[in-house]
Amino acid sequence: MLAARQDIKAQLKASLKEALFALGLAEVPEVVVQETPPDKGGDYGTPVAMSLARTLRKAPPQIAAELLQHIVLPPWVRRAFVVGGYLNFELEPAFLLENALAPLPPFSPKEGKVLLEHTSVNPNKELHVGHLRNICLGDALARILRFVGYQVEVMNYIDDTGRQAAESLFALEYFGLKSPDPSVKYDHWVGEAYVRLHRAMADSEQRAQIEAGVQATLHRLEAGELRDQVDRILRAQLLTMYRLGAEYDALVWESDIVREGLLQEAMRALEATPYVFRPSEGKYAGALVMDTSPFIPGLEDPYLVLIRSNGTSTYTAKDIALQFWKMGLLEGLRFHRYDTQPSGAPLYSTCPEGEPMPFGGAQETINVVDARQSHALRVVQASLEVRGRRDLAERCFHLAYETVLLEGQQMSGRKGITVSVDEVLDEAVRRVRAVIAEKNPDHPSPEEAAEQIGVGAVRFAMLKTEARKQIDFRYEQALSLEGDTGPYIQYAYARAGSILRKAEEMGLLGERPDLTQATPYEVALAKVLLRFGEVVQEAARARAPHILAQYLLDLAAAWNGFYNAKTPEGKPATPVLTAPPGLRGVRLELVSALRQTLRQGLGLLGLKAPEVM
RNA sequence: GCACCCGUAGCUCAGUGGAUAGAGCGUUCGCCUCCGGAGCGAAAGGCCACAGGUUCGAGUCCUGUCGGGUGCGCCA
Repeated sequence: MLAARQDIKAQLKASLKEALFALGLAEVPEVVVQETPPDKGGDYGTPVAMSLARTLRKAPPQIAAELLQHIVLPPWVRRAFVVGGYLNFELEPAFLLENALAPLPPFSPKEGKVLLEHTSVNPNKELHVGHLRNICLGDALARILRFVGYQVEVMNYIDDTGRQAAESLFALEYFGLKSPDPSVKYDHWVGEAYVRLHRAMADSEQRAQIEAGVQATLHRLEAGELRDQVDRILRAQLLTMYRLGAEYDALVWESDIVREGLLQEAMRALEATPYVFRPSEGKYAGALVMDTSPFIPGLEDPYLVLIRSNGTSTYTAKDIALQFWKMGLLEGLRFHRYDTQPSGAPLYSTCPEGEPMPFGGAQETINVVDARQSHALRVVQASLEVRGRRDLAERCFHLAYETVLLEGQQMSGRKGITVSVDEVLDEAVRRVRAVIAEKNPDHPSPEEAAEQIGVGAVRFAMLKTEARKQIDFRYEQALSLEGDTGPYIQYAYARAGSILRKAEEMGLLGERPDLTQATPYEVALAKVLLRFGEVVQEAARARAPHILAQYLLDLAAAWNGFYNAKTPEGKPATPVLTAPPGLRGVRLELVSALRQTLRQGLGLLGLKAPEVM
C-alpha cells in the first residue's frame, strides 16, 4: 500500500510561515506558492519577499535571502535559491515522482446537505441546445461537489402547471391529434403541435379561441387531471437527459407544491410579515404583493405580485414556496419511486399518494438557471430575508449561465428556431461512427464507443467555457473531435490504456520502479498530475466545472507531449515498453496514474472514458 | 432611465494580484521501419476595448468612457 499523496504547496507554505515567524514578523502575510516558469529553475517558488519589501524596508532579494537562512525545509527539497525577489525550490525528482504516483487522499465529508436544482425543463416539448448547457453544468457540478465530500441532492423541477405545458396539451386537442406517430419520439411529436399552435395564434380569429382553450387546460392541469399526459412527455424528455449522462434524486412537480398546501403556507408566513400586504387601491389593488425594497435596493418598482387580484398565484410565488421547502422552512411533500435510472439508481418523484421522504431541508441550495432569471432568483432570495432568515438567504447560490446562441442566432422555442438535443447527439454519434470506421475498422465495439465519444464531445463543448460567457453553438465546433475537445482527452486516455494492455501482455506490470532513474520528462508530467486535487477543489469552491475541463486539456496535452518527445537526434525520447527496466517501471506507473486521473476527471465532467477508440 | 454580465491573437476561448500573457481552430513548414497521427514539434499572429486610479507589482482590484448581451410585466 502506497502512502497517500502529500500536499507539496501546503508544506512549503508551512515552512515559509515558520521562517517568517523566525524573522520576527508580527503578522505573517498570506503566503503564495506557485509553480515556477519553465526557464527560471526550480519547481515551486514564492513571491512573498516582494510583498514584505515595504514593511521591512528592505529590498526583496535581501528578504528572500534572509528567509532562505531561516527556513527549515522538508527533506525532499533539494535546493532553495533566490531569483530576483523570488525564493524558489527545486525538489528531489524521486520525491516528485513518488508523490505523483501515490493515490490522492480521500476528501473529508462536509457538514450539511447541498440541494442542487438543474434541468427543470418545461414538460411540453423536446429538449433543445439551450437546455444542454444547464444539464451539463448542473450534472458536472453535482459530481464535483460529491467528489470533494459534499452530500448533494439533485432535484429537477417539473413545471406542470405552466402555460407552456397547457399550450402543448391544448394543441393536441385543438388539432385533433390523438394517436402519436410511432416513428417520432413523443416529446418531439408534442413539440410539433406546440409550434403549430403558435403559428395559428398569429391569426387573430383563432387566437381568442385558442386563448380560451389554453386557460381551460391550465385549470385542468392545476386540478391534476392531466398529470398522465404531462408524465408521458416528461418520460420522453428523461430519455434524452439519461443519454447525456444526467441523473437525479428527485423530481418535484409544481402542482404538488400547490396541492400539498406548501404554497398557501408559504404565503401565510409571508403575509404575517410587514413586507407583504394587499393594497386596497392603486396599481396593485386586490393583489398580494411583497415589497422587496429593503432587500433589493435601487429598483424603480420594488413591488412583486405573489397572488394576482383574480386569486391565481404567480410563478414566483410557487418558486418561493419551493425554496422554503428546499431549506427546511416547509414540509409535507410526499414521494414515490418513479423510475430506475441507467446507473440503477432510483429516481423519486413527488406524488400525492406517496410517502414522506427525507428530501429537502438542505443547508445550502444551488440553482442552475440561465442568467436572464437573475432578478427572479434575487426575489426568491429576498423572500427568505422577508421571513427573517438572512442566514438562509446567504446560502442560496444562483449558478447563472449565459444563453446559448445557435450559429450566431438567438433561439426561439415558440417559433421552432432550435436544434433539439436528440438531433445534436445523433449527428455527433454519426460523425464519430464514420471516424471509427475509417481509423479503426476492427474496433471491438464501435457503437458503444461512438456513443461515448459523440456524447462526450457535446458535453465537453458545453463545459469548457466559463458559465457567465455567452456561447455560440456551432455544429462544426461542438462536434469537432480535434483540438480542445472531449475526444482529445478520451483519446489520451485510450492511448494510455493501450500501452498498459501491451505491458500486461508482456508481463511487465509488476516491475519495480526505480525512482532515481526519473528524467525531466517524467518530472514534467508528474507535476501536472499533482495539480489534480487542488484543481478539483477549486472547481468545487468556485462552482465552475470549466476549471476542471481546462485542466484535463492541460493534462492530456502534457501526456501527449511526453508520449511524442524526441531526442535532439529525432529518436523517441520516452519509450515506455522498451525503456531500461527500472525506468520502465517508473514510466509504467506514471502512465497508470495518469490514466486513472484522466478517467476520474472525465467522470467528474460526466464523460465516459472509452478503452478503445 | 436603472441594474447585472461580457470586451484578451483573424475566429472560439484559458489565464487563484506575481516571473517573458497561453491554448484550440484557421494559415505556413516539418514528424509514423517507437508503445494508437482523434497525436506531436515549429513559424506567423497581442497598445489584454479606452482613460485614469490603488499597489513593490494590474489582463486580474476600483472609478469613468465606449462597444456588445440581458433583465426590470397582476407572462412563465
